[in-house]
Amino acid sequence: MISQKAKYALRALLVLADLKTDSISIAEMAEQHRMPRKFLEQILLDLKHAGLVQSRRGVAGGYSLLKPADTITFGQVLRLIDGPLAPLPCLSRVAYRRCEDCHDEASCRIRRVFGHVANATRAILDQTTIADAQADPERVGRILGGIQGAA
Amino acid sequence: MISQKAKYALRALLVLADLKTDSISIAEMAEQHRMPRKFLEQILLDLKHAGLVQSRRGVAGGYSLLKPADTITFGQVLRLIDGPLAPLPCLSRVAYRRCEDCHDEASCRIRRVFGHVANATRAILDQTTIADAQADPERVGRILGGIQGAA
DNA sequence: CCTATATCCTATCGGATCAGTAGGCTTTAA
DNA sequence: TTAAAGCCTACTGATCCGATAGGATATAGG
Repeated sequence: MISQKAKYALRALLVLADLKTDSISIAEMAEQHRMPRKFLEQILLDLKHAGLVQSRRGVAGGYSLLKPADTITFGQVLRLIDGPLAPLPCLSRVAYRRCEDCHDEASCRIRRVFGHVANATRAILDQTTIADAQADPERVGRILGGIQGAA
Repeated sequence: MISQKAKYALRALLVLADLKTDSISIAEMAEQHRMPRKFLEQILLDLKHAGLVQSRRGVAGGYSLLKPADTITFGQVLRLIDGPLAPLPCLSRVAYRRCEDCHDEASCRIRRVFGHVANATRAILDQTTIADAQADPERVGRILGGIQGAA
């Protein structure tokens, strides 16, 4: 399960991508899209620190996307908010950690199975962008048809 | 990330599947495979209640598989120990729960993306059995080639 | 320059989950 | 009868989750 925080982050990015005006305040976004105001504030700050969005302070302040929506992947956002995607620490590329009870990683039969899971989810999440999700329903499906991916 | 408990459960099932004798005691399994004895005890009990393994009490007691190894899937074990596989509650088949902040599920753009992730991981985990993992390294790969699966 | 309004940032908190431990109860074989 | 095994429930310390609180800082308009 992905965290509530990650869900809010993705929703917030979609809101920013959909935006017709050039920015939106936290309060507006929180109210219009039913997210807890202060929690959303934290999340947007994280996204800002990661360089995905930008902000303006003061009276007419607010947030907008910094990176183009088609360069922000779901994988990137999830790693940022929830940490590694990998189902086992020993399968994470960004945050590799040895399973301390496993003598021989190469021959670990559990690792082998989950390696395939990790590849499949990465194939989807690292190639699907905010712009893809934003686009018409069919598009995500077509993208996934391209990669050797989901059923 | 799957829990430590689920990892132990899978390892325990592999141990039972590999078994040459007809049963093994918790203490033996714990020691030989470096798992915390009492924790393992709980886990085997869960597996027993789920009908995957059987036990004999008393002096020469111990555990053995009840179901054939090729009928126990990774998905089954993970759901048993860790709960739903789905990345969102609204995508779980066994434990569906509406995302309470989502007005229209059918048009939810986040749900759509994670639906593909859910399908991909289910395709792998619900078809890979303990026997598959137990078998030679290549076999899991071949199975996965069959389903429209992992990269 | 002052003030209203926005973001920035750190701390805190209650509840849940995780990874075990503890310990008594029951069954079984010798 | 007793030692050795599994059965079962309760507890515990640590960490994480989903927020909330509140002050600091920046900005635009009057």
